[in-house]
Amino acid sequence: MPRQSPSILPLSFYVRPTLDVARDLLGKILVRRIGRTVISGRIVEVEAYLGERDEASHAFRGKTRRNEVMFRSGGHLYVYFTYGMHYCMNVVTEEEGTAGAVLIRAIEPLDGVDAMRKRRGLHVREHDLTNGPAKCCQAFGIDGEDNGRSLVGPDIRLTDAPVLPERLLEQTRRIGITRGKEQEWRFSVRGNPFVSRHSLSR
DNA sequence: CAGTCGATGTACT
DNA sequence: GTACATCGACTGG
Repeated sequence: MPRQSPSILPLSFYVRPTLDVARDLLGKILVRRIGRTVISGRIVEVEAYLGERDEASHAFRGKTRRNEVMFRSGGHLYVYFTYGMHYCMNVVTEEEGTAGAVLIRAIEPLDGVDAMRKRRGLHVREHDLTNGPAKCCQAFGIDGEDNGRSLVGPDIRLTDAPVLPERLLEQTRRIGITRGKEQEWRFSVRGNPFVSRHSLSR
């Protein structure tokens, strides 16, 4: 039985500075509906990617066919394909015309764990279901079809949750990139077992 | 535990 | 051509 449905995050949540949205996304609930199946989880790790002034951002060199969604108004989903086999999902931020997105890097599973395991692999341990950006997409059934999708629609949405206590907010450098490694634009829930490891932060 | 490496398709130069 | 916002399998300690 799915848990009660709290309020959907309004568009005004997304149409703000990317770093603010990134930090505030921690703890929020991602809800995915595929037919009758509901998959949900708590966001525990994200990274902010800005526009022109962020050399690690897809939008660094301006608008292209791939990154077009990053320039839309906040509240859309930006999904891209990488390494020949993986998808990653981002929450688009800022107002129309200003690029910005927040990469969803790790999620703590809530509802639909069986559905996640069916997609990820039946023998995958629970803490390996969603501890990475491509794993999150696979578990939640997100792919290129979902690029540009509204986050206030029926298929995928974010719902509100209490603000994370300050002492649980961890801010480190982004991982898995070659440029723009200086800025501490990765946010995660301190000590949460579902956060992707990797972190040699600093 | 940490480090290395191949897989595999596409966007962009 | 090259790089890639990754993952999983493998190695060695």
